Amino acid sequence: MRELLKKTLNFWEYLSEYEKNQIVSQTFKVHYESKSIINHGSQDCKGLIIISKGRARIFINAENGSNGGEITLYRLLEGDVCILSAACMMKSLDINVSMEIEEDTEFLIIPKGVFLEISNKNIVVKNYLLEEISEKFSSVMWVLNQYIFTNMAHRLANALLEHRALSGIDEINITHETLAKDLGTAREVVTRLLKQFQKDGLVELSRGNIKIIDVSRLLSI
Amino acid sequence: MRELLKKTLNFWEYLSEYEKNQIVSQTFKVHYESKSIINHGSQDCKGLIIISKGRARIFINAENGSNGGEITLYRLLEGDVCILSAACMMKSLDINVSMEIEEDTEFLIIPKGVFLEISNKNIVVKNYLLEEISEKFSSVMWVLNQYIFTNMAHRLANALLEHRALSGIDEINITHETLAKDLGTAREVVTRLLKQFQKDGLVELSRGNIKIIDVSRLLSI
DNA sequence: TAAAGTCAGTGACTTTATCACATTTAATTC
DNA sequence: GAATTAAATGTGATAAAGTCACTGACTTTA
Repeated sequence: MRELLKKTLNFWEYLSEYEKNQIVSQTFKVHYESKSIINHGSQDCKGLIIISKGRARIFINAENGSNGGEITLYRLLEGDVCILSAACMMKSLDINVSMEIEEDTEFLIIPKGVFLEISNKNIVVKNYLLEEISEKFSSVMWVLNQYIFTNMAHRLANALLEHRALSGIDEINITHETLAKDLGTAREVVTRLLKQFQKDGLVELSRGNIKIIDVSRLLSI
Repeated sequence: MRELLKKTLNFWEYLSEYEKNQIVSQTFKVHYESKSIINHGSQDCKGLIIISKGRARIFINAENGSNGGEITLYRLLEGDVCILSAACMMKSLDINVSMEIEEDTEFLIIPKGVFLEISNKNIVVKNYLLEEISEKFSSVMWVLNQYIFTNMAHRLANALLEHRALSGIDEINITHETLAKDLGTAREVVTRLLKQFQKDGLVELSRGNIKIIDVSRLLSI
């Protein structure tokens, strides 16, 4: 656990022995199964969450909850920190920021009290928070920018190429539904666009799977 | 100037005499006329900008610049701080964050060097930055949320009511073009919706002016 | 192997965006 | 003050995207 914290928290070296011990002794593990949904509102700022294993998707969705329109803001991988929970932003605003666990995932949670005490004394920790928030802010700005100024076909093509880059192979295992939620659109829209891509020879489709055929033409959409 | 800084910067009391003097002696004023556009990229992080008088609109626009599609993120009023310039975020990302001066405006600029030095030593200042960024982050999340999950009529009605609340009177002096830029849509869309609102007896329209007639029905759209 | 669940495909329709103009109203210049 | 210019608004046609209501096809589980 100590090793994990040391590896993950880039301010670790700047903590006093006392602070390190405080964190190590108070931090606890929580395990979540794939497909769990954690609503940020309900979770209510338990502390600083570190993803020690697995993958999570941070998204927002329509409050009325009717159909389930949603859009992915960013993903957290191993070693990432859930900054929204730490900063406790959006407290007054009624925006539903939620987290979906995409693989079996383990959190390390540094309790609110412990973390607050340290971060209020140690400027390096505060600085870390600032950097993390700025990074997520940038991500969200990017999503907003893309959503408003770019057409769906282009965004879908980009999403496919991103997934390709991530896995390193041309076969992407993903459903239309998931892509739709990432892009903030409806599944039908994704289906239709993918059909068109297939007709144009850019991809090949099968259930739960998309095979990238023509990267350069996807890039130029 | 000292008084202004004291009033605006809520961490002022926590600064040492030396730090206060540093700021007072180095801070300079800049004046901008209404309708000036300041591109954040070009301005390149001169320092912490404080609006000492006037009003500015922070927005993003399509990079290709073709027609001029844009959306307002938030506005800065007297006493507000331009945090994007301070944090120098979006540096790597090619998002055009720009500022439009809406009334004759005066900036106080604390030079980058001075501010950085103080903020790196003083945790209260760092904390201030964190709070400011979180607040703007919330605003942008709200814009994203509204843009994705809410229909235009509803958003337009909200925008009208906001302007009403701001000025305190039922007559709003604003063009369809400005509303369109705020909402991230096209002017024609605003025109058509407003026409419908007028037909339904919610507003009365004249050139550059919208008169709110039925607040409760606007609220319920 | 039957039932239930997940994933994908499709038509009809609505809303919003885009393009290309025409018209009206205010401001400026002569 | 009339003429010119500029800004603001209006409108139709078309395209893109979102919504609704299904159908069918493949997979898993009982």
